[in-house]
Amino acid sequence: MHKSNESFRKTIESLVALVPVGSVTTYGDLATMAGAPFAARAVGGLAHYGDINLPWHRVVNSKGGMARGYPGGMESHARQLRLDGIKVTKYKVDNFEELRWHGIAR
DNA sequence: CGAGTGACCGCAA
DNA sequence: ATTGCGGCCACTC
Repeated sequence: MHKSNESFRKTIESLVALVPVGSVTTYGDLATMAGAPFAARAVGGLAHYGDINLPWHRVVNSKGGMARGYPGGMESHARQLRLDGIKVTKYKVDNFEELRWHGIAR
């Protein structure tokens, strides 16, 4: 059988790469999708140490807010989201629940 | 291998 | 709204 040989890292990075433009996801959701509902922090770790080429700006916290240690600060994070066509007010994604990505085939 | 780090999460005061 | 604390996880050094 196929065991989930793919490391969390790869799984998470794959998911992040799939988040559609205009949508967002959260660290917790990614962790859950990857099968580790309590690994939100680990996802944050990957955001920091992982592949910088991935669209990490589409990953926000559980409240739809900007990430704390985003390079350049929350302003930078918000700017990136706006470039995706996402509206951000007070460092929070507008219509967060609407734009929230539910993964592939939910 | 052990300790430290972190872009989290939820709850309590 | 803000601050503090514990918890859980993977990664780096």
